[in-house]
Amino acid sequence: MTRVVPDYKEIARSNILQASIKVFSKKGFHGATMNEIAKEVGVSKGTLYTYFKSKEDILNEIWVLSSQNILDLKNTYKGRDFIEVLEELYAMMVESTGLQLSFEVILISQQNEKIKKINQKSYKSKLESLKIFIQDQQDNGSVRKDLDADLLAQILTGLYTDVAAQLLIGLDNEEVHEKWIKSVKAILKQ
Amino acid sequence: MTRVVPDYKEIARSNILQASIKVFSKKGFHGATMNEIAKEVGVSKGTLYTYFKSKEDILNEIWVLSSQNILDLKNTYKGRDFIEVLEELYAMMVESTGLQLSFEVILISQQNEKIKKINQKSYKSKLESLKIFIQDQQDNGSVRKDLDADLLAQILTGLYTDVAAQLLIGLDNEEVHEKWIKSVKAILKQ
Amino acid sequence: MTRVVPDYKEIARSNILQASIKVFSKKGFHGATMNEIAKEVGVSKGTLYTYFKSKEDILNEIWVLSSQNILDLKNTYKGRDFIEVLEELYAMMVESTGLQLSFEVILISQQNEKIKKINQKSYKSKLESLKIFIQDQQDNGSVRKDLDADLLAQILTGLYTDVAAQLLIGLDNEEVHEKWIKSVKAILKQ
Amino acid sequence: MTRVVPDYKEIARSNILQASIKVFSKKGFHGATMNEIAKEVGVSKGTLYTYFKSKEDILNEIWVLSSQNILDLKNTYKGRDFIEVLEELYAMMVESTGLQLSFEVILISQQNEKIKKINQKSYKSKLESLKIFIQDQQDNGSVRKDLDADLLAQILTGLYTDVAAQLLIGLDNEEVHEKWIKSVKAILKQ
DNA sequence: AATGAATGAGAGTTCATTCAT
DNA sequence: CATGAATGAACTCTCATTCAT
Repeated sequence: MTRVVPDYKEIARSNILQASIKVFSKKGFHGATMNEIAKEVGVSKGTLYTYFKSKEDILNEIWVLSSQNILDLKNTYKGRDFIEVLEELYAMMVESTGLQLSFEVILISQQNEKIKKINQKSYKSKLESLKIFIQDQQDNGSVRKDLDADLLAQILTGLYTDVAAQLLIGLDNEEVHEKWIKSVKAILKQ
Repeated sequence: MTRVVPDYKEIARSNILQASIKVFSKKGFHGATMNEIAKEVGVSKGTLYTYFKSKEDILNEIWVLSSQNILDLKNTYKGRDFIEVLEELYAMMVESTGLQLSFEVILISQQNEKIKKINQKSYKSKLESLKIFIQDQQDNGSVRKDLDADLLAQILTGLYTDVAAQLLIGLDNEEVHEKWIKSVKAILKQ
Repeated sequence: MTRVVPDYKEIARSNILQASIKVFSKKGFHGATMNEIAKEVGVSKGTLYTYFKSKEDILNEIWVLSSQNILDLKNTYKGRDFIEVLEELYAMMVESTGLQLSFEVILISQQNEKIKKINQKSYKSKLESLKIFIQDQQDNGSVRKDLDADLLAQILTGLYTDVAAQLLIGLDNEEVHEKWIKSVKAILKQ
Repeated sequence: MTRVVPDYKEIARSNILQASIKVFSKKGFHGATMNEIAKEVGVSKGTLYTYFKSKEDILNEIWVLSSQNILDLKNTYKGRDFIEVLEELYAMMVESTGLQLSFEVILISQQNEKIKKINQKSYKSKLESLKIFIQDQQDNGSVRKDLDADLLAQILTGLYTDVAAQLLIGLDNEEVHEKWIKSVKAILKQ
């Protein structure tokens, strides 16, 4: 890490966060060690504590940032085909190295009030974003108007959560996807 | 542990498993210690290792047994109102002290092939059981026949998984239930 | 440590306490490490935590025990020559490996309420014990009755504390003793 | 630190020492961190090492300086009432934020030869200063001439040391002072 | 078979000190 | 000369597992 760069500190923090995401994703939060993270960053263990006050602090920060990056579906996917967008979201989830972490954080929220609040806020934000997108699609005529946008968002979210669970327990990717797309279409068709 | 009882070995194993379920449910697998389990059984730490070769081994066994106890919905709830049965399953999940554990085990399955296999098998069994129950209900005329039982089972399972997630992150019980029942009815009504 | 001995656990605790006193006395509380203590006992680090929940817990126990061993001067030294007894107490202090520890504990009491309470209680007990002994000596005619026993005890205690300080900063033993005895005699003679 | 001032090097050193005294007094030597000292000086941690080669070096210097500032009681308090002066010294000690540090340094002297020498020198200087003051008071007739100035100084020093100890272990300020003044008067009256 | 004391590897964390900038 | 990011050794403490009894 050269210190010539302006905003060096922000970059260093970011490097640590990136490395931590990587290690957390591979080993889980509890399985990961500060040693591994340090090694991943290419830095000594002590340095981590220059930027974060604890392992949990790193996780908190990761989660805060991730909660701020919730997609504004309506604007991001404006005018796109609905199913196509859902497929894209599906792909993003599958590729996400953080699938495991996102489940672990649900557990951690039992003992970490900050994480809990973030999880709640994120869950609601995602739901809301999806709902607004659906309403937009309904206005465009891409989605039937007799379906309640709220409930549709909720049901689709359920499918996403369950897909994540299925993938994590190692069910066959293709099968999972196939059943998911069938379910989605069944819900929308009716 | 008295040795008068025949098969006391099996009983001892069973006692340990029951106690472990209790402790795992309360503290999670990682949060639980062998000390706590031993205390819960009323036995020494060393004894646990007479019956199980490791903490993970205990979890494996618990999970094997739980996978063998998947409800045969069709026969258990024969002739009952469909929504009523779904409500009952919902209640069982909410009351389940093992909500946390069931999520934790998904994570553990990443590094434990045995658990992974069990999870896969259980997931499929539950889905199948639900599907068969739905088909039965369709034969009874309680559920519309134009809905695909397979997909319906998949969608409902998704809702259950997501409800579990919502409860774990601490969303309001009543709200979660209300949105769930609305979603279920919306799916079935169509 | 053989486990055949009855009261084995008490002996083990005692061994750890003895070793800790030794190490604390040599290195001070902060300077001492659990590693050293373990090595001194001839046991692994983890074992220390079987018997005490923390390093501070060990110190607390040492201090509790030491506070319970305050000499009942009146009965212990009944009928003995006053100066001779004071000399003996002086000798005990000098030989005490805990001289350094007793000073360190004064500092630790700033952040350890339990130690603070013990220190206060011990200080008062010692003073009281000395006072009662003095009164006894006055009844025997070994000490002038016109001296207030309370104040005499206080003054002598001050001399002891200061002697400890002088010895700790490395002043010459003989000189310190000589000045101390002169002071004591001056106080009593008058 | 501006370099315009001539001798700014000496000023810088002095600033660091002042800040260190403040921090050491509040947290003790071991409790204080270089970070805190640096912050107190308003300078970076690294700068401390430009002026002092270690944390201990700072303490050494502080102690050297303090040993050079021992009150010349005879001239400072010339002609004042003896008890009044003793009271003033008492007040200075009580108000001294360095009460804790002065005890801690006694312990540090066990492993720091330089500090040890300073402590010895300081102890003797204070004693000598007190003795000379007493002799002066005896010449003025304020203190009885049949009391040996040397021993009186020693006894009074003992009382001061013990008062410090009593205050550090948290005994009640008023009580400590009351018993101290009674002891002093008892010694002088005779 | 049952015990629980002992183990020991390894965890997160702290901080005086160093040194590239 | 000043900086403060980086270091790394050392710390206390945890706990699944072992094994002498």
